[in-house]
Amino acid sequence: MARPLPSAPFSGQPAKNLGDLQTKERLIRTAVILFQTQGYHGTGTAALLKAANAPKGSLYHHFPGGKAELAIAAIEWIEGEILAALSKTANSGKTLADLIGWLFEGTARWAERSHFEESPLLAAITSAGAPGEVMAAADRVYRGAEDALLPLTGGSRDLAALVISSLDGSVVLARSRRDAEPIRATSRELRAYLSSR
Amino acid sequence: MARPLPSAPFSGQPAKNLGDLQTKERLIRTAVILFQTQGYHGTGTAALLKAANAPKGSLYHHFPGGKAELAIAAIEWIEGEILAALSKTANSGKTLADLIGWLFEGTARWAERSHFEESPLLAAITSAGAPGEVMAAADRVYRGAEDALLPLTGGSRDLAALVISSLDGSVVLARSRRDAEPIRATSRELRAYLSSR
DNA sequence: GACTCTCTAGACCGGTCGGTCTATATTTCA
DNA sequence: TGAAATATAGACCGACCGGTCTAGAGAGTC
Repeated sequence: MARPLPSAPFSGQPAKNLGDLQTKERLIRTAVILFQTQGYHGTGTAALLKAANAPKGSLYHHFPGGKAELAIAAIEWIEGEILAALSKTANSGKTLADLIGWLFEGTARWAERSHFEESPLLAAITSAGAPGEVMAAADRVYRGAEDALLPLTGGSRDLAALVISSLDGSVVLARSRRDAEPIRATSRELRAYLSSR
Repeated sequence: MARPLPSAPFSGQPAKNLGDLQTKERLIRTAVILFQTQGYHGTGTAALLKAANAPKGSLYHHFPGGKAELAIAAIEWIEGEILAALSKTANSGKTLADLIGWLFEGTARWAERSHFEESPLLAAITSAGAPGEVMAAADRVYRGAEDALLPLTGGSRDLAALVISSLDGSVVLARSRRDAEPIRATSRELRAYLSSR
């Protein structure tokens, strides 16, 4: 199975093959892909294990808490991608408008690349309901992302909330439409705002 | 079962009881609630039928296409709510800023009322993947909502996309946080934009 | 070699999944 | 009244669900 690696919209993924990874890592990466595609409830452990080419025993060895614990690990993997991307940008002297242009365009291309089969992991998992621990993990990542944006928003939490909300929301629109235009339209409008402010 | 009726964020619901409705209507209303709470894959037909107090035969009589067809009916029910709310507002001389204030505040209260157990139906269904016909139905509703916003955005599709994206996205954030603040923060920031433009 | 610890392997469990099918009740209209 | 159409009722189906459990492979250490 030559399935590509995940798949955060804004991560520069190394082109390694899933098969080269250790079992635990392979489970996490596969979980990211499948949860982004089918959500938490839509992803069965059997399909996940088959895609990761791992037996059931390995899942419950590495993640005694089962599917929920694996989902949390997937969320934390995404957290690393998000924070790395944001801190890299924040330290490069870019403005918020630059970041938004780069973030939304990267997301638009990611959506196109996956033929609109994937949603951002956090939205895919939380918008359809998931166990409480999983929701809490997603909340932590959202808060971290908001904090990471603050230096670029001049400390405005409202603006940070608008950026995160509209990014996630625009991908949901794009997925239904099977067209990345809503992502790019939202980005244009956000940048128009920033340049007028 | 005294479950309240759905549950579009912006619909002024009559306080009728679910039990008074015909079976078909009861199935649709129940589907709206459950899909908003648990998503498409997370909602089983057995639980749905129990909540609607209907036997399995009735589901497949009224919706020969099964769960997917029922989901489409639920989406179309929501479509009616959305378009009614938007057209009522558009005809009342309100500005876009007025609409956003009313829409986001109504959504924030709805989220609080459900204790953050519900997501907007379209986002809950589409962000986690659903059968193609269901996605297509959601797309039609999103397009209709965008069109309905155009008179208020001065014809700007970009601005309409931003409003819809950020509304849906902010509820996803709020649900993870179990706090409506992201919805209100996004609304404030959007209105700040509109007043500066 | 023998013991330990880590990890892989998959059979197996009860429960639930979406869907089909037949039987019966209710309504409509001739 | 009686036939036809509509809708309710739920038993039943094979497939799959998440999770448990036992067995053994493999590496590291004495």
